Amino acid sequence: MGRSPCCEKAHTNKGAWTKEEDQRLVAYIKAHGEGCWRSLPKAAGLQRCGKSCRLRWINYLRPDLKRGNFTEEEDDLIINLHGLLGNKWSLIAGRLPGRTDNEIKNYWNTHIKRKLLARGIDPQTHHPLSGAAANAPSSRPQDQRPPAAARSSCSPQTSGAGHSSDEDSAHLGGIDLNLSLSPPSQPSSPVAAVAN
DNA sequence: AATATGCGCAACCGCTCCGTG
DNA sequence: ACACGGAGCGGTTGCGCATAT
Repeated sequence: MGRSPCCEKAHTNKGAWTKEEDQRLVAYIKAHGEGCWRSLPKAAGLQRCGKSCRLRWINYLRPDLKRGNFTEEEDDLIINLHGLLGNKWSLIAGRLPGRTDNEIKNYWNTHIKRKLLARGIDPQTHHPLSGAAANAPSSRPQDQRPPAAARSSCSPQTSGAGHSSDEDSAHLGGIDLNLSLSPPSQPSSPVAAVAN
């Protein structure tokens, strides 16, 4: 739509972040908090796009991140939530404290997809694979998009709370998922809530 | 020991949504 | 009511590391 770029690409670094850049970003956010990402790079003295700073902070530098392997509980929770919400990684991440949408997305694509396929379950529909297609991964994942509800319902307060429909407190086989959202950083421990 | 292949993670890109003037 | 700008999200890609040959 002819929108102006989010940043001056000619003057921004790309690729892997250096330690110094990380330190600058962390120091700035500690001092000023998460504010306007667009102006943050300049204010923090970083040659980076605001989007890039936000991503780096959320996915890597945030102090409350839980790094390391996913537990079986988390596995199951992700599978259940994906069955309910589709590829709404941010919503799923909201139920897993310390995990980021990017991390979950990667984990899904590299581990869980395979796991489900091995069990004969279609990772997109969560239905048993049938007949000839049983061993064939779906060729076009995008073709099987989550229900439209998932897409639109996340909009009112996508990154906050705001599912007023059945998603709000969905039940999966007796599991109360209570899908009202809280910031990923909040240690509300939904895993335990769900797993129990 | 060297090379090829596969896997996983981090980051980028483009699109959509929401708020504001 | 409309247009614009900012923020967030999901999909995709690239790079580095580990393992197999």
